[in-house]
Formats: sequence, structure tokens, C-alpha cells
Amino acid sequence: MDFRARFAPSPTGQVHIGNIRTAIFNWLYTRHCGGEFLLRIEDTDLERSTKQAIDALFECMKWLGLDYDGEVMYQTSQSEHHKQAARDLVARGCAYELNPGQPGSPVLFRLPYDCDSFPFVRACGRVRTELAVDAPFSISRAGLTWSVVNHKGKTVENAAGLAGFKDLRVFDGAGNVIFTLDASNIREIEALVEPKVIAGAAAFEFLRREVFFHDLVKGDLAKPLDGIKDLVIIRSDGSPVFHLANVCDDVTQRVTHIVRGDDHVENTYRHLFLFQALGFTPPTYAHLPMLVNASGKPYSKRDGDAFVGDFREKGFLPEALFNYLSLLGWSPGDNREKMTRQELVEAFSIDRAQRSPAQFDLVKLVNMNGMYLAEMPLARFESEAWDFAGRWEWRASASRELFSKVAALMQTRTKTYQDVNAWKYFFCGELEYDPKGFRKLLSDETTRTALAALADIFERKPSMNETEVEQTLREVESAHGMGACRLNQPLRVAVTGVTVGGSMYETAAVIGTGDCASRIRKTLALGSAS
RNA sequence: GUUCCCAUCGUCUAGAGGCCUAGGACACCAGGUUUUCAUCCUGGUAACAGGGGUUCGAAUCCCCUUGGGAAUGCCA
Repeated sequence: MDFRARFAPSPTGQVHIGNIRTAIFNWLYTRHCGGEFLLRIEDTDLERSTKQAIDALFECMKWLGLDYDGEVMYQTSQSEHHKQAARDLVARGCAYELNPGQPGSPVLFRLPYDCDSFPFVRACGRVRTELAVDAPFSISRAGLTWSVVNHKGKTVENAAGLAGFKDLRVFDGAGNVIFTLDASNIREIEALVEPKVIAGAAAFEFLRREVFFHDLVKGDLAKPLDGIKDLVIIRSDGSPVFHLANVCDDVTQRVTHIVRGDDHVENTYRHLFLFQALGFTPPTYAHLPMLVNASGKPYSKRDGDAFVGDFREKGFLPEALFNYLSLLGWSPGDNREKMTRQELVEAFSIDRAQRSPAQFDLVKLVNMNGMYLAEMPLARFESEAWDFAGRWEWRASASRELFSKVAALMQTRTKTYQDVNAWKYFFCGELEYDPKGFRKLLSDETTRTALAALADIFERKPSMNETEVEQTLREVESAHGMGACRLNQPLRVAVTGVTVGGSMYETAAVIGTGDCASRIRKTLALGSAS
């Protein structure tokens, strides 16, 4: 199947989850169809594009396993093609300089007046517009400008390209035709640089035509041509504008399917004409609704907490983020959620993409990450947790062997690698006490006496195993008239400082009972109400 | 302002006129297992934005209202 999709980010800031979700959908769609997934960096905004942003983008894509086919295309490298394309369009009358002859005139692409035969244009019938009296009505190569009075009595100015007004007739207040625009004089008007003001215009009538296309996710879309303006394709400084560059590059890369955010829907109506003028059949479009943040607003560069790279720093797994993001605005249709990359590729279909925006939910991502972490082979978990922990001081003095034991004990209760920081007490005797737990569990005299006795025993047998620890605890409890297990939580606070963690017996065995003894002493020395 | 798009539990979603007393997941609540926490198990609260049609029958089709979003750049 001839299928080429692309991801075309502009490197003007950190790539955020909204962008990368688009990349993921493109990737899944392409891999499902067995096509090619291309990467194009739209770096034409020299002011704001940065090398760091490009590097970060590559890093994120690599991390998420978004492999692309062929070489990366940098849009700036195509600059000459874009300019040549613009010159060709001007030469063929498809584009024009706004102020011909003058240096620094922008070049505009002309929506063609003769477009009845285009496969994406259709007639809708004649339309009549009443004009605001005393407001100027003018026409030039750039199109029409007119004013109407809205229902609140306010005068509103409008503008649109000439193409929107087939067989235009302008009337004066008495209903006389005072101007017409049709095939007979369109060339003349297209040459008109200075706007021609038509005095006394009171109303006009024209044949409305609309641009239409079928969107793979939104369905049939259409927009009247009289609501669309000619567009700038070359700026005053000679640089190509997004619209031209984007379409030219899609032609160059022979892109067949464009999957992008639905903020581009309005551009599509105009890009269709650009493809046509360049002599190419427009690709198939799929516009995805935006991803919104916790306050319901679309993600933007300003949402600092949404940078993809930060999720790595926050201890998320790429496969979990990938899985979660693929489920934002799409679902396989059955009740599956945790799916492997392969399963996602097989199940993906663009027409199952949601038409309405989806809100990113960090809590659900955390849950999914925890599932991935829990099911991960211990060796990988241990090794990645170790690497991640490199950011904290305590790891410098931690033994790898001990770390392995701790990892095995703590894996099922880890949601993200960030949680590994809570393992600190295994490696460092300087405890941070939970004040509430301390008061509640270490104030009782009997408990304190029992703990002191326990420390004596631990000291004599400094490397008990789990079972021995358990037996010892039962004996000490009974010797002090305490019920079974009553010493577990006090011991936990005495040796870890906190009230939550893995099995107490295992925890004590992993720390080492000798070490536990000194920790208990140290804790008891703090007094009963610390 | 105008044009376009969207609307199912708090969130992500299932739903293609009868399988819907609206299903699943996260979160939340209650109970069970567990020395704690987590896991695990059981149960629960919770939604078709509102109003009109069409139809024997509407979450599903149509219209209106409301609410949200986008576009309307010599940004991309």
C-alpha cells in the first residue's frame, strides 16, 4: 500500500504531550498500514527555533520508540525550493505580489476564480448580502472588502478573496446593477493593485461555492469560499511562509496521509488549492482534537508540566506513557487498556479516533506506570531503579547488592521511579522520622522496653534471616506481655522512621539485624516525644 | 462579530435505532486478605448538557438552545 505519513513539529520549544500524541497516532497508523513514517523539522521560524529543542525532540522520540523511515527533512534546507515554487506560481498567474514592482512586497497565493472543476469545490446556490450604508465597498486583486450591519446594529467589516464571488452583481439602493464580476472581467480585476471603490453599493449577490473534503476522523467538512482570503506565501523579507513550505514539503516527501491537530482544519481548506496549483492531488486528512490540560485548555508551550522529557525525569516508563497517550482520544473498541506496542499497532485504526478533546489525567498514567513496573522482570526493574537513583546523594554510598534485595522487596509497591527515593532508609542510618508515627508508636513505655530488649538480641545475632526476625519478635512481645505483632510497627518506625514499607521481617533482615540494633538505640535515645 | 468543530460517570472511554435497568478502566467509598503500606478479592456511589421533533421504539437520526474549543497572522 502506498502510504506515507509524517510528523512535522516546529522546534520552538519543548515538545509537549499534545505534540507527541500526534506523533504517536501518526506512527501507529503508519505501522498498522505498513507505510513509511517520515520526520520533518519545520524550523523556518529562525528566531524561535533552537538546537536544544531539536535535540530534545530526537531524544523524546527515541525514548518512546518512535522510529522514523528515511532521513530527517529540515524545512530550512528546502528554502530554495519554496521560493522557486512561489516564483513559478507567480509566473503562472496563481500568485501575485501585493505591491508589484516595489521591493519588499509580500507574495500572495490566489484562490483561483476558475475552480468549478476542482474535485474539492462545489456550488451552493446564489447568496444575497445587504451592505451597511456609507461603509466602503471595494475590490482589488486581493479580493473584496465590505461591511454589513449585524443584529446589534453594529457595522462589521469583512474581507475575502475574489474566488468566493462567482458571478457577482452589485446593486445600488434603487436596485440597479452598478458592478459585475464574472469570467469576462476577472483578469482585469486580478490585475487591479489599488482597490477600486464602488460608490453607492447597497447589496450584492453571487454564486456561493464551498470547499469540501472528507476527514478521516471528523467526517465531511466544508467551508464557503467567500469566507476565505488569499494567503501570504512569501513575506516582505522574502522568506516562505508555513503554508507554502508545508505543502511543498508534503509534495516533496510524497506524503499521502496527514494526521495533525484540528487547529489546522481551517488551513486545510486553503492548502487544498495549493496542492492543486502545484499540480498534485491533495493527501488524505485526519484532524485530531486537541489534548486539554487539567483546566480544560488545549496544551501549549506554556504548559510547563507537560514536556515529554519531564516524564522521563519523573520516573515514568516510555511504554507506559506510550500506552496511556495512545488511549487518549482512541480506544480499540473492546475493554483492553494495557496493551503492548504490537497490540496497539495491530488494533489501531484512525477512524476510531475520538472527535472530541481528551483531558490528560496524570493519576491514571501513574496507575498504568505502576502496572508496567510491577510486571517488569526484576533484573530490569533493579537496574533501571539503580540508574534512576543516581540523582540522589544516598546512592553514592549504597551497596549494589543491598540495592538488589531492596528492589525485590519494593517492586510491587513502586508506581514511578521517583518512589525509589523513599528507599533511602535502607542505605542511610540518618532517619527522617514521621512525627505522627513516632508519637503514636514509640511513646508507650512497655514498647520502648521491649524494643531495647530486641536491640540486645539483634546485637548478639547481627544477621538474622526473615524467619528468625519474626520468631524473635514473637518471643520479645510475649516476654513483655504484648500481643502478637504489636511490636512490628514500633520497630518499623525505630529502624526506618516511617510507618509504611515492605514486610517488616524482610525489611529488618535486609537492613541487617546488627544495624537494626544500633538504629533502635539511636531512636530510643531521642526520647519518647520527639 | 463571523465561520467551522465538539458534547456519555469527576477523568479516559464502550455505544452505528431494540442486545442499555447505559458496559469497562482510573479515582473515590465500604468490606475481606495482609504485621503496616502496596498488591489481590468483593461490593458501592457516579453519566447520555437542556428542550423540541422523527419513530412502535432514540445515548444513537433531525432542529433549536446552552456550554466548550478552533480559525479569522507577513506564527507554525
